[in-house]
Amino acid sequence: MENITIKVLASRLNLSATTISKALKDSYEISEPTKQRVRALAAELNYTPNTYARSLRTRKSETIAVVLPEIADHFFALVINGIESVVREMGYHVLIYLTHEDYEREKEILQYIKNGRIDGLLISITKNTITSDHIAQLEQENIPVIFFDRIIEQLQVPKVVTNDFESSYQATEHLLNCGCKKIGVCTIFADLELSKQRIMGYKQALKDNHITIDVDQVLCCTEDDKTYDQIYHKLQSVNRPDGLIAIVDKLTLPIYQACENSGLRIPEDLKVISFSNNPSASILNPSLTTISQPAFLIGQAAARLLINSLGPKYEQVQQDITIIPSELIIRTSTSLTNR
Amino acid sequence: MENITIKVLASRLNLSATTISKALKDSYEISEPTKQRVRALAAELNYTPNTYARSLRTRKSETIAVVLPEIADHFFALVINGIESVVREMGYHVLIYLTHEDYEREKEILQYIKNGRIDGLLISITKNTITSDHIAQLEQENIPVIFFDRIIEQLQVPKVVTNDFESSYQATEHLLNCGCKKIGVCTIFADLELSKQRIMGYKQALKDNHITIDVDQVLCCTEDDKTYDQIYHKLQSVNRPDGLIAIVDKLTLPIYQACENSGLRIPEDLKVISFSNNPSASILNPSLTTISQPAFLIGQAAARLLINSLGPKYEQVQQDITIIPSELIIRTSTSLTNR
DNA sequence: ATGAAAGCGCTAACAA
DNA sequence: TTGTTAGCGCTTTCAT
Repeated sequence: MENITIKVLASRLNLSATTISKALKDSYEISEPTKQRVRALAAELNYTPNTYARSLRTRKSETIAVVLPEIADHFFALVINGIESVVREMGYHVLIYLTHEDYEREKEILQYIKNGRIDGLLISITKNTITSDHIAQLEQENIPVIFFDRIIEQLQVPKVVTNDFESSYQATEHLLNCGCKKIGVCTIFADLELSKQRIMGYKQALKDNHITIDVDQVLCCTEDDKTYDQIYHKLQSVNRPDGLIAIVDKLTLPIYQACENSGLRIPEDLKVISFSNNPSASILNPSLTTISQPAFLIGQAAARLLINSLGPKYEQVQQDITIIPSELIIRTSTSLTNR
Repeated sequence: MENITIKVLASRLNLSATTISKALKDSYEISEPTKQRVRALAAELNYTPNTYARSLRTRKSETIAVVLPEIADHFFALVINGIESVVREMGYHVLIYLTHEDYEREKEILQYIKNGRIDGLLISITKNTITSDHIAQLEQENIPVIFFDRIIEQLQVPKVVTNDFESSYQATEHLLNCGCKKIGVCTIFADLELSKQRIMGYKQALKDNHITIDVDQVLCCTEDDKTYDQIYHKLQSVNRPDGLIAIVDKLTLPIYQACENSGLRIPEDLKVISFSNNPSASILNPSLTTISQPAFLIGQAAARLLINSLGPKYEQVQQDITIIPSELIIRTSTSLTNR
């Protein structure tokens, strides 16, 4: 089957390729009748321009990349929905790359992404990302980069996050209001900025309420396959908390299971709050108090920032960090109980 | 900053562009010393080939598209993981397009995807997709298409699905074994093949067990915003089921909520099974018996089929449909109760 | 209002 | 083993 190119249209209409090209872009240089003939034939033959030829010429691909750790995570899935909602209107295409928390893989991806394949990048780093050279390199190639959720603080790149510090602070105060005396916090990301912020918010809330911070109550489960054991062990110990904040949704499952298996009742023996966007939070046993992150909005904001920076160059004066607040949704897992 | 192209390398090394090109592909035509010089300089200057120039020339983009209804759905997210696991090794890139169950949008996407941007397509259709012309058109452009999960039966295109009929049959028998006398089934997809298959499996199981099929027990919630009400109403009615199979995970939430709000106890008053890949099934109240679909494997199988069909042409003799079985995971929502 | 010519960066056929 | 030439399909001067 013959490939329909601009040349084909041109020869069929006895026009030049140039004229076709201009007509299809509705250029003012072309007469209305000509435009109509061109459009008619293009439609008839179902012409679509060859992306690569165009991109080669214009140095624009109308494609962005989203690099993130995981997609089977409601938070990230919603972020992608947000990104897609913006990007689709602008006619951009989205390449997705998953790092699976593998830092080397992240570097690899950025390496073979920087060849002109994309116009811009949205990225949420792995929990192991320790340098930023691979990202800075993209900027050098004039590929704009926007961080979302998992950022590198030091890098001079626009970032979109939620109010990690404040929402954690708020969660801690909520637990205090529920009568918790010994509040713990649990994370699986030792080094991510968001984790640090959330732990800082927790500590600050304790401090402001004149409660001594017990480092023993900050549980850091860095190895996936030991997460459950660590939590179980912690909940069995003498120094077990009576309130627990999970920094990330992935901890919900092991926490609930550990309680189940050790006979601890939620919320009677342990009150739980988790950062989570999982819709099933409301039908867990018991229903889970969550800090619901504005995932969709984060995606939208990041995508908008990126697309703006793709337009007329050098308007990079946008504020460096965009903060969209999370929402505390109170459910049964932090219900008041008479003890 | 100067753009590093093959020409730059060529002039720096006093070689021709052709030689560089061949050297970088490790062609047998080029001498080892030359190759080394080329590689060294390429590495030093951090050369990466321009994708678009290459694609324009070779008519290969090393990119596939995945078109699906939704990403914030654990099943689809896992499918994407499966796809990515295969595609990454082969050095392919993945464009993601979400239809949000919008048939028109699906057509649009396929329209502007068929311009050479992609080498192949993996698709799971919307619940409203009624024709297949837009898909057949891609095939005409020599873009291979593979269906996964949500297929169009009639189309002569490779498909990857789970054993919808059998797993539903099995679920129904499980409910019968649990003592259910009046089993219902609930779907939100009237027309999807998978929905039909699952309902047929359910009916066949009843038939084989000499139970009269009551069409009233097939609940079809086609309008999103009425789903909850329909379910609630059904569970309130005189003819309410004592066992219920949810064709899709999205129904879990409204079913649980309807039971909660109407005072029906699971599993005492109603036993529930849902097609679901949601990890939180085990910590729901009560934990949910699920039919767990092999989402990751489906993604892998589909991706492999696609990539194979991208290689040497015309080996299209692969079997038309690949069926990967689901697994019934029995939990508390179908526990035996003494009534 | 239309067209000729050049070239984006690469690769493939063909020479040398 | 290396180089010359041409051209993928498009857009962009710059003429006409």
